[in-house]
Amino acid sequence: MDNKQSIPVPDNKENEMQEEVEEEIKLLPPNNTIYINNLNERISIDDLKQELFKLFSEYGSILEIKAKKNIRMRGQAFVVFEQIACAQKAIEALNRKNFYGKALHLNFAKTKSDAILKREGAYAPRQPKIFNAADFIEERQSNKKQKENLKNKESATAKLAAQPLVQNTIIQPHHTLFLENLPINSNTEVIKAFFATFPGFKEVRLVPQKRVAFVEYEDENKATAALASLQSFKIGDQTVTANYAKA
DNA sequence: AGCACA
Repeated sequence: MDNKQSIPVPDNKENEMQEEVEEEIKLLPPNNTIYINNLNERISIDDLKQELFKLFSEYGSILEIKAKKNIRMRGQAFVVFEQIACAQKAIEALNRKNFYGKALHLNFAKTKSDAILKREGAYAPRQPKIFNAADFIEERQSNKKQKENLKNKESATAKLAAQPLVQNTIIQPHHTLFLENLPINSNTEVIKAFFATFPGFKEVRLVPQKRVAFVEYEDENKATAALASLQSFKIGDQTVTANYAKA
């Protein structure tokens, strides 16, 4: 609900202008590790790592992927390649690619990853971190939140299970999303072009007469991630609503 | 915006 996204309309001049303005990012000297930022922060770290792996492993073998969700490190990730040349290829191919609704910002990392230092026998355990109260508190809070979320989830499913078998109106997560209020003339290609930018996309089934569509993803998690990234979005100037399909 | 490595 806080981030509106829109499907570019072909003959909309404003959109064309914006694309031309995209500035080049200056690359740092080559490194085994790619530093990524501008990542969609609503995606869970696990999903993020998995999808980054799928995407980047096409360009060479990956030693590891690091990502954290604390204030300082969220929205960023490190992909460590076995070979620098592969990191280079990946940057060339993937920079600015749409990923979970946002453009990947890729660069070489500023420093060597520990994994690489270890491989070179040059790894020396860093100075023990100076105690940082802010980090400490933040970590505690995010742990607490995680626990709360888990508890909420559990109690929600418990509630759901406790309900009588009368049809309930709660919409449960589903691997398919349901789109409503589509513009009269919308076509599958336009919808597909947009939803395929979210990992795990499978297909769109449009029901033109009803101006609704079903957007199918590999699994519930992928559908959830896509949905989380776009509470509302537009085709032209029409706001389309999305939710899980009913089971 | 934000370059880490439990």
